[in-house]
Amino acid sequence: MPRVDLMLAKEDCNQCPIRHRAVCATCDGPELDRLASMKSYRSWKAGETIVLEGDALPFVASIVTGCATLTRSMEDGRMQMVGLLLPSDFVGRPGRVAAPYEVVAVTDVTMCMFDRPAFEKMMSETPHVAHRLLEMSLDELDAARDWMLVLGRKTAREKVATLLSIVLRRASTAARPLRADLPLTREAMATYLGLTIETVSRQISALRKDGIIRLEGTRGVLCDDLSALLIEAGDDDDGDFLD
Amino acid sequence: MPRVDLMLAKEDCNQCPIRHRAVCATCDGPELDRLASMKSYRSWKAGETIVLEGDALPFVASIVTGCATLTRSMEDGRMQMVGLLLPSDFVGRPGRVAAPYEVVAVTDVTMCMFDRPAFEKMMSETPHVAHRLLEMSLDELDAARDWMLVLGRKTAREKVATLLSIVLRRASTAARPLRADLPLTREAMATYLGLTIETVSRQISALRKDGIIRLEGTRGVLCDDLSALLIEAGDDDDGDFLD
DNA sequence: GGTGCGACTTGATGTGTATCAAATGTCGTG
DNA sequence: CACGACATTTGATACACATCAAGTCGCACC
Repeated sequence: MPRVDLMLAKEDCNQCPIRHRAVCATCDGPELDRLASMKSYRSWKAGETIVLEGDALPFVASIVTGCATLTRSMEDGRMQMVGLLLPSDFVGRPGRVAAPYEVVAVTDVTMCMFDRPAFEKMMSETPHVAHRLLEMSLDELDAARDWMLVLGRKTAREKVATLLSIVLRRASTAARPLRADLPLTREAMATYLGLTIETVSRQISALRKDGIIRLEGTRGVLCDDLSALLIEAGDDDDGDFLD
Repeated sequence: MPRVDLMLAKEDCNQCPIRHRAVCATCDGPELDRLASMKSYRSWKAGETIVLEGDALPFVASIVTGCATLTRSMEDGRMQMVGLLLPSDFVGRPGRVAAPYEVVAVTDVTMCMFDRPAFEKMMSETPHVAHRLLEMSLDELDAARDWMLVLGRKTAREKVATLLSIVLRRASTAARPLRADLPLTREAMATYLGLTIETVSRQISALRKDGIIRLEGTRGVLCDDLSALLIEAGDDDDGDFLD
């Protein structure tokens, strides 16, 4: 679900008020100037609820810093995480008000908020912004569909390995072994993977015992051989980059 | 996943070459005329594969008639349906070539195909088309996220009841009892729900024995009390419409 | 009306994950 | 450093769904 390309795009674009290169990669400035007045920033602490499920979503916003989750839940308390919001991701939508999911800050989060009607007007007048938003939501759609395969068909071990491989890939530098700090608690991981906390914990322990990963404290993960992890994840190991 | 609002929008729009009101609801014609030459129609028989997973997707198209499925699969043969294409839905995307899923015709299918570069040019020049496509993909995204809750957290009985309620709602007229013909085989249902054929069959039988639904042959489903079915599905029964 | 084949149903059994219940680890705070 | 609260791990058991294996039904075709 989290995607490397968007993570890499979080630097500011100084040429337009949206301030995210992911959105305004082709922006040439003046046409958007009038938007500056409608933009405002707002922050939440880690753990705070940003939007309740079913509440109005009276804004359009993009994440500037931090990480938030989208979660849908059933009346009896069962919950399923349905998305991760990372810097440069958008939340809220033109023309719709009720949120079909709860938005919660995982880390401290800052968002850039736009007035809805003004945002819609801008979209209709600046095609490249609408076009970029379309691309971004199609990426999200593909990611959601990938995740449906994980939820519907993978075993617990494969699910956990998949999540770890995503985190490790995103955090990857040239350095070996790969190392990452899990941004999610075991509970959040379970909510994401359609499992229970206990099963997530057991599978992480099993992967450690089998020498696929190593742990550093409770959050740090190390991996010497990503392709071995990818095999556990049930993915092709003809990955995007060579070791 | 299938959505009523799009199903209702399959009539032709005679004012523009896209020919689907879902896409061109606000279209006023002349600006799009030049597109007529790039448009062509193509048909597939029920059961035929339209696009192989990983193959190039050298077109942008919208469904005119029929029903197709999007399926992702793993090397060992496990499969997960990740989307349904119904009339007025779009497939293919600007800027991307490889399909991350297999597209298969469930019934006979006719699509309206567009040349990719020309389609992209039109999008950048006619904001309302891009805007409508954005809305459609955000709807798809919400539907995909709903389905993640089904796949990750619902029991087999709830999954089957959810699918049946969707089909019955879509087919619903004023008439009672509600009646629908399942467009999918048990195998396709299993692929959609993240279950096996046998489990789907057992749950349908159980719902019948419990008086929630009745069957007509192997494909017809009747339901006297939709709210009872919705309870089995684990959904709120404060539905969108009153009985 | 019989025949054959695929779709579907039903049964018996096994396994993976949830559930319930401690024990252990970790980190902030006094 | 000790304490408490909470996150995590580990263990024992239960149960839902998968798997394997026969049936049965429905329908096209001869």
